[in-house]
Amino acid sequence: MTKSPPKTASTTLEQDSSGFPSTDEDHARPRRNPTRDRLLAAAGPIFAQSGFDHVTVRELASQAEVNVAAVGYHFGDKLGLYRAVIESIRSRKDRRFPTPDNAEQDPRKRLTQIVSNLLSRMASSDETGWETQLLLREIQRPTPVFEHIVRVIFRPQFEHLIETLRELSQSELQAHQLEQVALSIVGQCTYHATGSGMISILISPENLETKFNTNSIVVHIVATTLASIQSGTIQDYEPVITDFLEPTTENR
Amino acid sequence: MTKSPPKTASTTLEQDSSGFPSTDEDHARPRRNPTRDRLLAAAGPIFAQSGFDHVTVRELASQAEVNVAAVGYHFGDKLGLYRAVIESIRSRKDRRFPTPDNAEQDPRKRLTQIVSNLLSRMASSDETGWETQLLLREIQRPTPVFEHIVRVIFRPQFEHLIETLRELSQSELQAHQLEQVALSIVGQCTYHATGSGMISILISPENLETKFNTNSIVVHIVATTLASIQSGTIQDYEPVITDFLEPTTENR
DNA sequence: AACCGTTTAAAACAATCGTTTGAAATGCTG
DNA sequence: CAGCATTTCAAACGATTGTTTTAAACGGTT
Repeated sequence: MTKSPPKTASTTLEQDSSGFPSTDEDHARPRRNPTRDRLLAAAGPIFAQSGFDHVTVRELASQAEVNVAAVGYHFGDKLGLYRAVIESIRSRKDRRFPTPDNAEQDPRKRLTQIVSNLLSRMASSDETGWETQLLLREIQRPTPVFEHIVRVIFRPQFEHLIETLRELSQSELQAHQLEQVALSIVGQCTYHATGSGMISILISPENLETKFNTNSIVVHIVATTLASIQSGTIQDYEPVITDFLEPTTENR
Repeated sequence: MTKSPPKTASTTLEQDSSGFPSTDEDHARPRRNPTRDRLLAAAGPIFAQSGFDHVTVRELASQAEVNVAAVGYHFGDKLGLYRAVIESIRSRKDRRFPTPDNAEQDPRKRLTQIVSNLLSRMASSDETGWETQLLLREIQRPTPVFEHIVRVIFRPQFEHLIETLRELSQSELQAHQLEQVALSIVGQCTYHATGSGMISILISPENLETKFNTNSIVVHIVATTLASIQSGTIQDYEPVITDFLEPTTENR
């Protein structure tokens, strides 16, 4: 009863009106030093690298150079800080890409840009790198905010990708086929990000450097995608493969 | 000094000559009840479901109905038990598929079987289901046995997949292109297994049931793969996409 | 039965986790 | 400066972790 933190936890994820320098006062000094902001800024990359469970509040506080009790005071608990990080990601994304339609272009080029953005943001650990890695961790091991993330962050990008594929296919593919192609693209990008440790072992070092850099992978994914949505290809192969799966006469 | 467990931990993963009912004395009673075997049998699915870190030795002991000290006595420590589980997976796999060549078939059908096996084993939680899920967890969050697993378990299957793709491409694709196609297949299968939570949210329930079951996904992956390794397709698209990538400033 | 190495069992160990406490420091209003 | 709410801090709390301890129970041999 004696303490009165500015924001209690356990409230559902709601629009955080305050808490960020909302684009005005952009001359934000690196010296301004509120404990809450330093904690929030330090928590993102740490959560992204180790995942929610493996991050300790002492590590967060130590990295932000604040006291361990600060997380409880400003965010309620560890999950509250995590929610604030997610909210900061969404807020920043909405500000950078207010509407996902950078339309009026060659759809093939737009697809290439989508894949390139996805892969390059997954690869490195620059400003936006940890954000994508944090979202990837949510897919691998969902936390209580998973569903919110999917609906607010993933779904718009997913539908943007499907719209691009729809233009490319010239309405020859059904809706579920477009979804399957989109999931194939996302799946390949995700795998190259999460499975990089295995790829490094399976692929020879010389090929790894020259043929499996980000650009080469982008080219391969886009090329195979364009080939697969060529008019008639999927429709031609589907019955044959279905026959392989459902042995009509042979195999018992 | 007072205790002398049969096998100490911290030794590198080596061939485990004993510890398994090596196919002789196959009449193994379900009643025979050595603590070590019960612990080993119970640990596999538990590790697969929760991952190494999130599993507690008390949970393992409780599920196997043995004392918590048994894991330390029989396996040295928690990681030793995990190593034993991995070794049991490899041993069982080698016995079931002594050599991965069930050759002399239509390579397209063999590819379909590979993808179908991969996906169906990732999906359900039957006998072999937890094994694949455990291996998937190693990719997502490697443990100290990760490299051993890749070399002993993943690499043979990966090369078998590449060999099948080589026959399909009729030597028109270079080695690194075959590797890229193989990784695309594995990536899509992996994504459909790990990302099922997100897919359930993104895809409408009716399509999820009819168009995104295991067989439909197998058909889609194989169809797009066959389309992409069609003669000339990748080679035709590559220069175009490369041109999309290079002239753009690519965000600063 | 007596011996002895092997295995099991309950309890305790030290370390670390997220969270809380209560007082000290700080900032602001009057 | 006084007064008061806000914020920070070191310390400790209770719970849980992997591992170890110590003694009792077991199993076979002499």
